[in-house]
Amino acid sequence: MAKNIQSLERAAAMLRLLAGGERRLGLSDIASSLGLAKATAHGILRTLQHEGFVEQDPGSGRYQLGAELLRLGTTYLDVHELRARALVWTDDLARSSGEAVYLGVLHQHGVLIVHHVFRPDDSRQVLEVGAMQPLHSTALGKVLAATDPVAHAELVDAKREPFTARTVTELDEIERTLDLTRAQGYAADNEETFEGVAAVAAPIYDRRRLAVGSVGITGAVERVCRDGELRPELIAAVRDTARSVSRDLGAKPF
Amino acid sequence: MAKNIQSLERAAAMLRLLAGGERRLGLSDIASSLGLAKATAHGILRTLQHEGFVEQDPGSGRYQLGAELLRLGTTYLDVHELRARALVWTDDLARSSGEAVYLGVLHQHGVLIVHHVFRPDDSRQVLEVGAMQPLHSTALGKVLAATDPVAHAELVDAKREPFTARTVTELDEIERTLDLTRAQGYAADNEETFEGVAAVAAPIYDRRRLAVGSVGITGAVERVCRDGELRPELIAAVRDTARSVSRDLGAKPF
DNA sequence: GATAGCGTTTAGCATTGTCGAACGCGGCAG
DNA sequence: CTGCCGCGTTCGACAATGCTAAACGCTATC
Repeated sequence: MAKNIQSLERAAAMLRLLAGGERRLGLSDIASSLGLAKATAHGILRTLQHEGFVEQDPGSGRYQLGAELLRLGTTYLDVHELRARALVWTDDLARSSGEAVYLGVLHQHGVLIVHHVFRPDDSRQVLEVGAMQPLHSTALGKVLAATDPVAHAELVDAKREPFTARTVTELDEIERTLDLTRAQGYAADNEETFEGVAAVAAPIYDRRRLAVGSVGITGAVERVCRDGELRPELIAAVRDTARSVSRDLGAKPF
Repeated sequence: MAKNIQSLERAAAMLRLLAGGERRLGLSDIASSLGLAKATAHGILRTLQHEGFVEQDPGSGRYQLGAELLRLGTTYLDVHELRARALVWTDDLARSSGEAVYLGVLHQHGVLIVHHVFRPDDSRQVLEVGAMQPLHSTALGKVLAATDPVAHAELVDAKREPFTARTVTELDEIERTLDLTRAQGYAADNEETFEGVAAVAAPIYDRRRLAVGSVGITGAVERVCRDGELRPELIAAVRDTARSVSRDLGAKPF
């Protein structure tokens, strides 16, 4: 195990702490939360502030995340190859399915949304790019857990929180669902994450035939399902989109 | 001048370098660009990778920005008070004006877009949240430079690039425009940044009556202007929105 | 107007990150 | 096939670097 730079690890921990706590945090809170001396925490925060990664409220002296993170995070999206290739196809999927489209990749213990196309009606919707979804209850997450060994390991290790009465948290049952996902090439989320919301997703492969992400649609169960089952034409549309993106990434269809 | 943590400054410089270069960068490029020994650069990159701030392409070994930046950058938006307060009003402004709405704050040498409402038609538009705009040529930037002393200083120091034939780069003339902006309470961008694109913006104040950002609309000059001048009803709508948001932030109307 | 808590600064020690050199590996040319 | 060059990575020793603990000024509170 190679040793990592201590001050950087501490700085990263601070940023994650600031991201977690809803409100701004004071220096003493930060220092005690991480078990550091106040002066140590102060030195790191001062540098982070100078670089734009954290900001300090002039009135209260409290700290919060800084604007430079937004700029760099957006740049990450600009360079993201999977997202760039998926842009065209996801628009078409949203139009043909009439539902919101999500594109996600594995990040830490969940799915990071890297692209989101609004449902094509005039309702007010909030952009969820940059948000995280759990692996065990969402369609995007199940697809990744079924096709990416790293994602699967994360799912096994993670604590699987029940969000609704339908959420499956037992490992045995999840494994059976993942087997099914591998067999049929897509996964579903039937009110397992939000009441009244269902989703379908399919895996995206790169040229080495490794899963690099998943696409899917999410919508009200009344529209997405019929007789308690997902509408077959929506499943087909999602799988077609996933195949098209995979082909764009260089994956050969066997 | 207090001293900052060296390794953190170097790590931040690396992230900015990776954000600037369009493509992935190799270790040797990074080390020589920053004037560091390869081993030093490697130690920092290894830690940044472990924390999710950079990723390494398994094939080429090159480095690029990591997903954690997107997650943290989005969290920054979630906590952003100005943005939260502006959400409702900007939707209304987009609807009443029929144009795209932008909300920006000062960041480093330019305006960072923290919110963007699409023009309410079905045309394909790309979200510009997280992007930067220059201070000297845009409506959002001029408003900030006219109302925020820090932004003004940044404008004076910055190199003012000419984007179109109409871009004003001479300091004297810009200062006169800023005086006018302060006097009338809004600023315009008449094809000074993009050919055929015009914009109006107005300042947003907080409870201490300090400028904290600017809102504005941007659109094709044929729609936004009439007889070479901005349509008065659009100027009024933008100023109303800025006042509403300021009031939400606690600014008293004198 | 004393107190308690905050963020900040200071000084000295030793831990920590840095550096130059060497390593293993892959691609490329001879 | 073999030698070479470039890459990313590891190693070990030095001292510069960032850490710790204690003291400082400040504001808000009772």
